[in-house]
Amino acid sequence: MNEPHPTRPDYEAELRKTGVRITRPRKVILSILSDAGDHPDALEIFKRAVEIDSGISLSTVYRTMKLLEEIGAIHRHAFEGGPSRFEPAGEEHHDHLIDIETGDVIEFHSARIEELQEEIARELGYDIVRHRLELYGRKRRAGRSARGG
Amino acid sequence: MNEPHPTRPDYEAELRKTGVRITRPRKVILSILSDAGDHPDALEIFKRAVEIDSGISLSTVYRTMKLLEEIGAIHRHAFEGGPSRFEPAGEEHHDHLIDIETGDVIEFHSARIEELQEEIARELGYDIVRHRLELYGRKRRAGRSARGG
DNA sequence: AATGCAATTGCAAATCGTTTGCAATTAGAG
DNA sequence: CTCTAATTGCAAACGATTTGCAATTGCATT
Ligand SMILES: [Mn+2]
Ligand SMILES: [Mn+2]
Ligand SMILES: [Zn+2]
Ligand SMILES: [Zn+2]
Repeated sequence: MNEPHPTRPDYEAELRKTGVRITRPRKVILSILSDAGDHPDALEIFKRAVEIDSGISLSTVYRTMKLLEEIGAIHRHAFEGGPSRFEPAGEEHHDHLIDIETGDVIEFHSARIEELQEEIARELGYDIVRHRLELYGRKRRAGRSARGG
Repeated sequence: MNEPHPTRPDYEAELRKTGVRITRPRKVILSILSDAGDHPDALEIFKRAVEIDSGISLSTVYRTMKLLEEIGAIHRHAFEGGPSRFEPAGEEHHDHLIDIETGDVIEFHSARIEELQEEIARELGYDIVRHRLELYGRKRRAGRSARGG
């Protein structure tokens, strides 16, 4: 076995399938995406890429992100304020909690909320094509008020 | 009686209270916001303003929107794709359903979803400071599949 | 392995929404 | 009416992203 990573999508295969050339810059960017545990923006991806191959340009990062987004291989998130941030599209659907102090992104999922969204849209006569649920918050200060654990 | 509008916030009062000058451009912009039933962007507000007073500049619109946002008089929404869109802050909290075909914005509110968001954040050890819930959809095509009403 | 050409690249310049410096204007306190 | 600080319009700057273009490269073909 020689897949790029365990439980990570095989981007190169996905690309070839779409008739897209596997170039040096793309290889680098794809590997970065594959083992990104976070939600990096284009500039961050570019920095990590330069570390591997100094010849890569920011334009190519942008172009590649757009390409990957179009073929559905990654998701683009436009969180408040900053630039777009990306993540592999492999995982199940989830929404995000953004730590407004650190910028950290925490993933969560609520089947109940998803249902309610559908219900609301239906009542309004709409079909949901996509949605965006983002919670912006800060770590609760360690000061349990009630009988907290 | 001579309030600007029924059930609409009195912006001028709110501004004076903050020690801000009531200028001609501001008066115009404020009146536009007061009776905007939609969620206009800066350029749209600018166009409506020019119709009333041709001397107004787009910069002033932007500056005024920022000012109003800072004192909490309006809310800024960065819906997918387009520029920021604004609305008076008077109403109760609500979220938005955006018609991806027309750009129309429909407001809705779900107490249940709001609760669930709180619950999720709490479990993750966070306090929600603000959130964003946007549904992007299209009008359901009038073709009831099942025993629908 | 060498050829050929379309796909892809890096770079610089362009784009879009928004912000900002600055000199001219104006609100509004005295 | 005076005075000054706040506000304005304008043009130039901005940050993120996209694009035109000539040079390079992947890769299907000999
Ligand atoms: Mn995620
Ligand atoms: Mn609204
Ligand atoms: Zn969701
Ligand atoms: Zn809400």
